Amino acid sequence: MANISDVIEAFILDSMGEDNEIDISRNELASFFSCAPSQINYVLQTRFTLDRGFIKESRRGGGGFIRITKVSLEDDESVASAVISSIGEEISFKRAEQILSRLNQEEIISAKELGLIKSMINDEAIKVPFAIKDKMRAQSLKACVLYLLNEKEGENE
Amino acid sequence: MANISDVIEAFILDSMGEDNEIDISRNELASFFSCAPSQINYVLQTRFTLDRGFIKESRRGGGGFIRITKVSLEDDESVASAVISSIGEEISFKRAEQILSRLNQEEIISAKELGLIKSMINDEAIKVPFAIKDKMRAQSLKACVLYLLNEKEGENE
DNA sequence: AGGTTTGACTTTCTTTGACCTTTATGATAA
DNA sequence: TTATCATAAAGGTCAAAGAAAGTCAAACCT
Repeated sequence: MANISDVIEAFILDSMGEDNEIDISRNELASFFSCAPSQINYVLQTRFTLDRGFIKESRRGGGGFIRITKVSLEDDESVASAVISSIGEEISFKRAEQILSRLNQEEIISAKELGLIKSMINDEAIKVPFAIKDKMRAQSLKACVLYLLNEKEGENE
Repeated sequence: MANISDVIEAFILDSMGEDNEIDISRNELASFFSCAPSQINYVLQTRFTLDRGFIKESRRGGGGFIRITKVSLEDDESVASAVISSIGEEISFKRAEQILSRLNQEEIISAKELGLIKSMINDEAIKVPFAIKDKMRAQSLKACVLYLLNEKEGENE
């Protein structure tokens, strides 16, 4: 592990500790590690991604900062039935997540199935050019929702 | 047995010692043995195979490495890795089915999960050009197998 | 023929630096 | 006193250069 990026990642994670949030100063960090400031951006872009459950905010100018927050996915309230059509031709991982967690609330899918499906439709699992990623995701999401709803139907027999 | 490949193999095995894992640097090793870097790949491909119980990971770029792990088949973690690497970069639906039903037999996944996964990785659900279909499938399959085996581990709580 | 060895070329990941945009603040003008 | 403007102090972007590892096929040995 001779690369700086990994070290910086570890440092940030460590500094975060129990709180799921930390404010860093890009320039300070960069000079601490004797690297280019943009190196910090690189670390953030490659390691502290949404996929990995991190959200970033920042402000420029005097007193600027970069805030990294680790988020545990929260579920959302919404409608019940027309899932398939609400998925549409393409869907972002985020929206998919909301729909799925709703299905979980409605007890159409279990927590484990929720996790399983998410593991299969997140950005990392769908390795196609960015342009068609959301289309692909819609495709498999619809397929599995169809399957699950079918299953559920035949359940009480 | 004066061939370099065997010498390199022995060297790696020896370096691994008690820990079942070692990180090597391809270029370093190559220059140590005064051979072409790709010679190392050759050794890895012919000697450190899954069949012989080895799993390989690697990273390119600065600080890159090749990690070789010797797996014991009792260990659940290793089952995961073994399955993952046996899936490889691409996989047909048929082979995927075989792997999945094996996992079902071993009671690592339930019948319902089996169905769910199949619904997501069959040819109809993966609507991409034929050329990359098997790659896509490999990706989601690996993602979900990892998830499931991870789940399984924390099961007895 | 079969396994080995080599090297040219490719892909992926990291590092660096030059240039850009946004924000805060303090000086200046109305 | 308030509006405005210049400047400094952040952070952002992007592309080129660098550092590994991967691939593949030709040549080389038994």
